[in-house]
Amino acid sequence: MLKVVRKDGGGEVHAMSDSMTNGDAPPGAATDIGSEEAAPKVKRGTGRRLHGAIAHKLGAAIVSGEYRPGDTLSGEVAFSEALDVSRSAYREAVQVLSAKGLVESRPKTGTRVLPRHRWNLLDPDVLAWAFSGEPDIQFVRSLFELRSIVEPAAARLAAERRDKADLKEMRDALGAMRRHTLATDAGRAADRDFHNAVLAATRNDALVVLTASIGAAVAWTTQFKQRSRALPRNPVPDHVKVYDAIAAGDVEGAGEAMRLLVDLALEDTRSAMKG
Amino acid sequence: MLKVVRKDGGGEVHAMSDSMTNGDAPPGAATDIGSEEAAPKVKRGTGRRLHGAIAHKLGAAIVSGEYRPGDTLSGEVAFSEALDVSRSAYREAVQVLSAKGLVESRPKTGTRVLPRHRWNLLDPDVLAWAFSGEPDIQFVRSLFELRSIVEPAAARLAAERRDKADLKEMRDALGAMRRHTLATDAGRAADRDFHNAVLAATRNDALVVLTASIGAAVAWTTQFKQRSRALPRNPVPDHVKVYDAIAAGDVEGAGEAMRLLVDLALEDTRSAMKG
DNA sequence: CAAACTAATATGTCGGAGTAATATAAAGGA
DNA sequence: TCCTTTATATTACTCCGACATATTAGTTTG
Repeated sequence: MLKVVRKDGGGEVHAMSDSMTNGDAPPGAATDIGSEEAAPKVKRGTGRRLHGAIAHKLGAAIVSGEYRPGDTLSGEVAFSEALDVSRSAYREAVQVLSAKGLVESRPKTGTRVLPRHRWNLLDPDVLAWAFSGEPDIQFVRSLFELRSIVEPAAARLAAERRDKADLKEMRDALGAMRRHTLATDAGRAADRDFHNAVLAATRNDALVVLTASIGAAVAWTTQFKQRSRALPRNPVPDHVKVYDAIAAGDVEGAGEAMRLLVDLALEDTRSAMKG
Repeated sequence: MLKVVRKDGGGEVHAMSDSMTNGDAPPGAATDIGSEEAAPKVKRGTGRRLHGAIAHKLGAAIVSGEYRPGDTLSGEVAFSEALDVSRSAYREAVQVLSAKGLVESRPKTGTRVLPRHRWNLLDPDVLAWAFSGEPDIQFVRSLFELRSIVEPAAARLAAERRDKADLKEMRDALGAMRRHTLATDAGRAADRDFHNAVLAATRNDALVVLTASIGAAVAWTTQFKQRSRALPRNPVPDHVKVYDAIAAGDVEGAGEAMRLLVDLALEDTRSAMKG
């Protein structure tokens, strides 16, 4: 982890290893003789690239509030040396964060964390970073609220525009949900497939992308929910009601059924988070 | 632009020079007889960085369909040389595109354009790129449809949760809209301010971010609309109705008034696009 | 006191060298 | 014949060191 030091006004985030708490020691200084540096090596999974790992690390630190808006990261050279990576890799990571609106880099000024309203909170990666730690309850509430707005409307559109192929997709997903439960990966995948099928039936790309992002985030909370206790309620009947209404072309019924489904999911997650 | 050559199966995009449409060719190198590389120098505005300009160029080419999903860009060295920039700048640009889900880079395979459903269509930059050329009518329709779903719901929430400060913001924006018209930049800014004030009153960050993206895109279409002809209708009264309902705490009325507002805007844009 | 100029500093850009990963082709075994 | 394993070539990935550029802060000058 990286120590945070804030100056008056615009703070500055100094990148240094936790072990060296003295504030002025240059990271590369030969203070320790053996290669004893507890170098905060940025490890990456097999598939992930180095700059991706750095972006994940920094992004998670930013969305979790460890680096606060207005803070400026210490210079490229210092930070990259502290992370024990090349300047190129660090820069590419910063470009990613900049692309997602988390930071802004300018000459002389340095790289500073942007205010929260500039963040692309609906970006899948940003959501993943937000949920990699302890997600902000208020933000989770916002997400569910948005979902409760969008998904019923999507169900209404789907009831208008679905064709036979769409209905088959939903039936297949429903069958998979019945076979596996929500406690398994396959079951959760089937749940996502069902919702994706509904979205696809709306013929609205913007809706598809948006709900894909939200759905991914909600999946995290669902998994979180499962961690705490077994799900007491069988979710399949509620899904079937949605399917029936969409298949029948019942616009109002589809919207209402989906609204019920989302509300119940919210209720489950809310109670699980309190416990 | 860069010429596109597709092989059988997975196509490949070769980066090669052609006559740039923007007249920024250096006078000295204008007529290069021998080496006829009319180097497609990527020029950037004052504030924009080089890799940002490259990202804009490539991103616009991708979302406009010039590079199609499945195509693989020619290698880093070839492409960066064709663009007459360093590999670092090119790579950082690709990282940006990768962060937005437009491309994916893997060793041996190269960087290839991802299928459309992987794109972050709600990313502000991606939207800007999409609207920098001729926007897809179908996608614009999707965007308006999403807006017609989200904004009325936002108005309902705002009617529940607004406080005096929110109402003051809306009144100020309304006043600015009255003073300037929608034909001026200031007027359009006031329009955005009003909608942003409504969004802020919902106390929902996800809603704010989402509608900020959509609003920016819609602003482009509004400008496009203005280009074709003068707006025949005065938009202020409709906005006032929304404000009155929100101020009165009339949830249903606010949603209905906003729905009317969005529908009218859609109607205007639709007729303007046909003409 | 204000405007213009100078200097310091951090990001931006560059080109090259070497490493790691992976798809394709080749070789081997069932 | 088909599948598995190995080898190889191509490509992105990472690192490095240098220079260019932009922006701020301080200094000088009117």
